[in-house]
Amino acid sequence: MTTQKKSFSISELAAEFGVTTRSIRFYEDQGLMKPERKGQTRIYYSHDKVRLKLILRGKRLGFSLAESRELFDLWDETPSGSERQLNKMLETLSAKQAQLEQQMQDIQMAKQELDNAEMRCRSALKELMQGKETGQGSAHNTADMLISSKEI
Amino acid sequence: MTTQKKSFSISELAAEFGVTTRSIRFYEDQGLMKPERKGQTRIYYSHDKVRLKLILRGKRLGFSLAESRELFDLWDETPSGSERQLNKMLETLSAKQAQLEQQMQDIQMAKQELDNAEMRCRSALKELMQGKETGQGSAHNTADMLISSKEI
DNA sequence: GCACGACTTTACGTTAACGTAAAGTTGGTT
DNA sequence: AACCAACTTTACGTTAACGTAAAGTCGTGC
Repeated sequence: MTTQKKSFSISELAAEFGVTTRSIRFYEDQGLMKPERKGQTRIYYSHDKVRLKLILRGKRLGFSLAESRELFDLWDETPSGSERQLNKMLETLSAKQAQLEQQMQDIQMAKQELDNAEMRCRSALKELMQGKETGQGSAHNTADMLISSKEI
Repeated sequence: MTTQKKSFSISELAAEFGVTTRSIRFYEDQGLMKPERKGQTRIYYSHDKVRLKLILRGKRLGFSLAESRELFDLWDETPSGSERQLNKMLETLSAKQAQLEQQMQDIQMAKQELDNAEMRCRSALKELMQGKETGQGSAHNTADMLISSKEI
């Protein structure tokens, strides 16, 4: 038999994936999972593990739970992958790619600004040292430090 | 006179910086600004503009309001930039740089995963087309699509 | 027949950065 | 006096993804 029907408790799942049972129940609450029940106890199988893995991956990719649920719903709607579904999926992936690109650019700009601030900071330190030698007090303030004079 | 003492209302400031008056009052509430008062009306000068500009820049850099406030407090503590202050500032900037580096890496990985998902998606589409020709139904599901088989 | 641990539901609390509504206070104009 | 726009304070609402009790239910072991 290649078919292993081993089942898992919610705690086992939580431990394996490094999340809390609260999170798993929350995902279910948001319609992302629908485990079997034995009485009132949740019982999970390997396909539930896949689901959870997908949810967590989605989070790493910057998908909200709602977005992930949309994708799941799209897929569950009809059991086999149709052309329309695949195209919608590609569309979603592409949109997310663009979003990540934007984030990258934002971060690049932020890094640039940080570099500038650091340079101004270092030059202020240098000037401070020279001021010590010559006994001249400098009049720096936050504005001088983080905003180049021509900006304002 | 190079000294322009022009003052501004909260609305003028809001319009100039593209934020709401609510935000400006909120920043004050959080201890990031301390404008003069004429009666109960707030009155802003150019140094307040600098402050607001710094706050907004901080946000772009990924600083929380609390973090920005810490920097301001550090600076206001004593009026002129001391060596200790400059070093603390450099330290903070460096930490933020590292944080941005980490974010970049996370995004890079996410982009990689998106690329993988897209590839699997395209190959599924291709297979779907071939299936149409040969009349063979394929048995794809979300798992096949977003998780490569060896991963689980 | 009871303690125990694992599971359950219900429901309020948390964080950040404001949005938004309500209601009151000015200053200036007609 | 009346009115209006712009300002003010107070305070509750919003979002996402859970955290954190509190209190109840279940099967098992002794």
